Amino acid sequence: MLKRTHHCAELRSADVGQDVVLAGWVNNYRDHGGVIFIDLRDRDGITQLVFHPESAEAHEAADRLRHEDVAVARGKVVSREEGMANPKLPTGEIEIDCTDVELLNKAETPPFVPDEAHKVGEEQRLRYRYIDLRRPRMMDILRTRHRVAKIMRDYFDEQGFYEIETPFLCRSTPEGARDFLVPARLQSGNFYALPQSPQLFKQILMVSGMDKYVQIVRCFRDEDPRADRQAEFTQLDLEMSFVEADDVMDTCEELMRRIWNQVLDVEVPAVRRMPYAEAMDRFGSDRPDLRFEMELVDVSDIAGQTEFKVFTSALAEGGIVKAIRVPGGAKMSRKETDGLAEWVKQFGAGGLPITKIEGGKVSTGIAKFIEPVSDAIVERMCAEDGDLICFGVDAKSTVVHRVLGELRVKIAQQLDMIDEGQWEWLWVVDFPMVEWDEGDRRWKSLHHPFTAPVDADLDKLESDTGAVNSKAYDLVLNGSELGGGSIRIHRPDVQQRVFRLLGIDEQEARMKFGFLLDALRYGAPPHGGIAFGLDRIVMHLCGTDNIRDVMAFPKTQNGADLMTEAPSPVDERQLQDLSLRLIGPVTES
RNA sequence: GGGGCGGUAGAUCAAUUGGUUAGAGCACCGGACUGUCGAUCCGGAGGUUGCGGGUUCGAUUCCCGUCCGCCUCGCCA
Repeated sequence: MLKRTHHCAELRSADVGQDVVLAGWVNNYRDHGGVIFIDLRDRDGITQLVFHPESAEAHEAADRLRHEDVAVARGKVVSREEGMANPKLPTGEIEIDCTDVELLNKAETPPFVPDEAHKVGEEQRLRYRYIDLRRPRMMDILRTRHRVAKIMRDYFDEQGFYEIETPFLCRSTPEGARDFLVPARLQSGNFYALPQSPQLFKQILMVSGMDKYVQIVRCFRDEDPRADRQAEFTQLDLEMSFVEADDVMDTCEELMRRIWNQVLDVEVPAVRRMPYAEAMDRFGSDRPDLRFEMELVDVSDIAGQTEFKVFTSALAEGGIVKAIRVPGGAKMSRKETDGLAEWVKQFGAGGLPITKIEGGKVSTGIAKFIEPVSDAIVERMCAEDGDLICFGVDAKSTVVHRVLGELRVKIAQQLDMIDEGQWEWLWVVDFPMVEWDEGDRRWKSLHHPFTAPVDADLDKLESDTGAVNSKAYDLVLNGSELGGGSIRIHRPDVQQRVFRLLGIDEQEARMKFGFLLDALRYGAPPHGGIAFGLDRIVMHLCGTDNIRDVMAFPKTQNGADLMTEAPSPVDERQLQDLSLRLIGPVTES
């Protein structure tokens, strides 16, 4: 086999005259009867090969090349004549005048041609992932992903972090997402759980005195996937000793600065901070997208002066009325606003009262009900002619926030109000430690049960649980949560109190987290950390909203790998080894 | 578990209120062509309309069930 000398994105005018050998896949072929052109593609790019009839043997071989054949060719780098350069290719100034070509592997006709010109459905892409990954776009994404991981490792190495691996076969813990279980053959009837995150291990590492830990690690959560969520995903996980929240945030901010600078040549300014309560109040979200306005404005007092039943009955039940002003939104049609009204129902809204502003007054929609307070509304909302006002009304403020929070994003997208080149970073801080779960009738951690309450709130832990804030922080970029973390509890007594108020009694805490409570008793340094979704970071850098695009081998919404056809039934023998018997129907595939 | 959209040639899509032999550009095969680069021109082959059932003289089209993919609610400490 000819030994390759260069890759397919390497050669330029300066290399003219060199004898070279290139190897790769046939991206395209153009047979002109006499001269034949082959676009040879490898991981890095494309170079045009030329075959002239004078090199009879090579010409004849080239004549048989088709899409995705694997070949290696020898030739001389020649300059393309005036007007024949291809400005679309970095290598477009030159071509290889080939004297030899060797077909290394004939390809069957591929199910699809891996270039951007041919559209392919995602199902086919996943089934033939090896071909899909050949597309320059996918190569670029995986290259970016590699670079991000490299920048992370270099950065944390400089900062004195150790990369330490933690187990995949773990103890199942209560709280949190559903665990993926792995039957333990050596202890029949018992199970390991795949880690939802290495949370406990990294805290243990701090107790061990490792000081600073980092890991790029796979995590598993057995919940239904979404466009930006997979059951199996990757975190940048880190933990630091003897630090406070600011230290962790500063460390991570600098990392993001470096990544955005090196990958996109974008400067990340000092990241502002916003308390959770303010984020919810102004944006109806704990991860507000600050690229556009449309803030939530409380109009409960004005709404209370109307006779509009929707408003008054919600207020009578202790609810609130908030509104957002959509600049220029009056141009939306009845059909469009009706569509939004239908859309918000999924978030618990009864409907979506709206009105438009015309001649300085409310007009259309619910105008006839709120006519008497028109001036107050216009003033409070700073509304102008041509605006649309959308109201969020409910007996529960959480519903109002959710509805308007989702709505402002939806409208911003629909009305094209988002500048795609803009990056709005934000630390959300001062989270409540817990929130009340009405369904389960108990307190649940907003973050996780190891998050430290702020010192000033320690006394309120039992007496005013809902008012306790935690030392937690989330990094938000353009309305998406990149990661979150906290300062941890490092005192066993505090940890025990938190477990207790989460409804994890002494015995259960002992059983499930005994090792952590023990570890905290044997000299635990104050510590804290954070975890980022690596996949989400790469999604932002590559400009995709599909997490499957940034994973080499993702799974479908059904949890299937269409290429390997996992999951699959297993032999009866395997089940026997594990002391398992199936009691449910087996899914056919 | 719920809601929505989709499944037709290798791939991407089309097919009138149910009506003749299910079409198109791309890919594939054959031919022509010595400067293309999404080459061009001529010709050809290629279909269990996801699967099962039903209504009908007749179903890609209507109904029921089921499988698969996507979006989403629930879920995601």
